[in-house]
Amino acid sequence: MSTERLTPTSYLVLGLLAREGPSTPYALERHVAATLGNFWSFPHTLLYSEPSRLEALELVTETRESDGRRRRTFAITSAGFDELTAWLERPARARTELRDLGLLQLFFMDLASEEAGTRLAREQRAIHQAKLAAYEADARIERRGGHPASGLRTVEHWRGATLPMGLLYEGAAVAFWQGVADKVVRPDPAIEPNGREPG
Amino acid sequence: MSTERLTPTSYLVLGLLAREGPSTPYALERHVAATLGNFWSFPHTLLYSEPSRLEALELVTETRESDGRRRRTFAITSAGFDELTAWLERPARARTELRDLGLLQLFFMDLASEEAGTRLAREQRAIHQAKLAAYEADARIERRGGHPASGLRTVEHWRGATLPMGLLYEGAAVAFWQGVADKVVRPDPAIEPNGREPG
DNA sequence: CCTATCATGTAATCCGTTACATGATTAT
DNA sequence: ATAATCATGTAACGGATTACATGATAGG
Repeated sequence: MSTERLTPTSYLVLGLLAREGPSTPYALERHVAATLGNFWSFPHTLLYSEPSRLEALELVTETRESDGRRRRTFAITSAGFDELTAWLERPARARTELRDLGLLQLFFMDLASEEAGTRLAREQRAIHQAKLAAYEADARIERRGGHPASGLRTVEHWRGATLPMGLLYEGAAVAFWQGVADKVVRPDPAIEPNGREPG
Repeated sequence: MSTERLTPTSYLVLGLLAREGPSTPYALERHVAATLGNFWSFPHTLLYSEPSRLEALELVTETRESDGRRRRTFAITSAGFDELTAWLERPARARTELRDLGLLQLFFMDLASEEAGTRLAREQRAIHQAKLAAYEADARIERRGGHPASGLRTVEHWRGATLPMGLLYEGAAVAFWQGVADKVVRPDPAIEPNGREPG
């Protein structure tokens, strides 16, 4: 009778527990930070509270150390696995939520100064360029078979499933903000040699 | 003394009131649905509750009809305008939140059947193709000077500020899911020329 | 040793979502 | 007239964020 509404976070936890085996919230956090967390933030407290909810629904079990740290370890139940696979068999139809503070600001930039637009465009371009570079580094590492001391299989999944989308998105974002910068910054179409940046 | 934390929704409301003048929540809703709502959902109730919060902070004022419908109309105050422009002058540094149920499912697709992967890829490709087509239609309408009976200036801003990003994103998404489909679906490389979607 | 950082957790708050409901307007 | 849709609003619930706090480990 676990016909309660499950959230994306629920499925994230179920999926990780199913694939990686019994885990502590901290392990979940590390895994998420290296993969999906790149573009979908899951604050660490969520990885503590969500498993508790799932336990109430008997989709996961909890065991806890009795000594000092009292670590909690969660494991998926067969009911949880069923719920997860049922969800995976039913393809999502929801549209993408693309929440970007920069875009929101840009949408209202006609209300602000010209310099504000310039600053925004440059800042955003830099942010997305950095992210793109990080993704490309991930992709390179993966192509070499992965660094033994690091993510291993984790990164494989990341790459196979979602890293390419990250690359595509950040590439598009860089192009977009470059375009904005080009239009906002009228003078000097040649990139100024004395490019200085505010902190 | 309105040093309370404002949310993105707060700035959305402030910005619309600043640019469009005094508005009812319904007017805000319509405006949002035609523009930012394309990739950032703001449920209509938010456009009722958020202005109320802002009124408590004296960033907007409320006037209300006394007759049958008792419509509420909100207007930005000068304090509100100051808050808005101050925000716009401080460029956002937050990273993009790209929340996509489809990507989440894909991330765990190794736990499901092959057909599930196929279904997901096709479904997502169709969704993004449809959105891309809609954006392209918007862009065409804009290029012709806009339809007099429709969005007018609104659409101009949409196009100038954020429609290009929508086009870029959806283009990337279509390419991505096409790639997923190509890898997941082995047999029958011939695909129907026009991907359509069910109502 | 001391301090910084990592690791681990709880609790309160509040925004956003969902559910519900009814007054107007248009179409048939 | 009646149904359907548009327009407008309130209230409750709960997940997500923020704030807080302390136990371990490593570095100097």
